[in-house]
Amino acid sequence: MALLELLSRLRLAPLHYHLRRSLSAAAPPPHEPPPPHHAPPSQPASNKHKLFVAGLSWSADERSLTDAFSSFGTVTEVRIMYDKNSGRSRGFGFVQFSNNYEAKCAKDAMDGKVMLGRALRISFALDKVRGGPVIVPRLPTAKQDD
DNA sequence: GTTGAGCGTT
Repeated sequence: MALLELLSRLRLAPLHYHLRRSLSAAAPPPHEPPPPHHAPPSQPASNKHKLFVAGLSWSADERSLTDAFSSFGTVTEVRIMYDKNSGRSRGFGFVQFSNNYEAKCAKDAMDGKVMLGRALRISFALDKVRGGPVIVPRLPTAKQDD
């Protein structure tokens, strides 16, 4: 009877689909997947929201820094490193913005500019791990006598 | 009272 054939086809159909899908899955496309995590060697781990500002004048304070950078975006954090003993400025500090765009804009605009008679050196701040020292990327040493 | 490359605390 034709009814039996119909039933057989209906029952076998899912099996065929399953087999075909398994075979397809067993043969992935020649598409090359990118590496899981790739860190560009020329760009150390840095916080794109925070800027490292060096070349500050000795008399520069957080107030002047904020006043100078607030025109490029929302400044969420401003910190100047002072000497623990003398209490005077160490000549560098950190300025964090609301987002990376403002930070990059401020860096591109203020890097090399003169403030309070001194040229600013701005770059993205390195990732600071709480409880750990700051990993400073050192320039490639010409000699390695390890 | 000085000096001038740099990457930090809560």
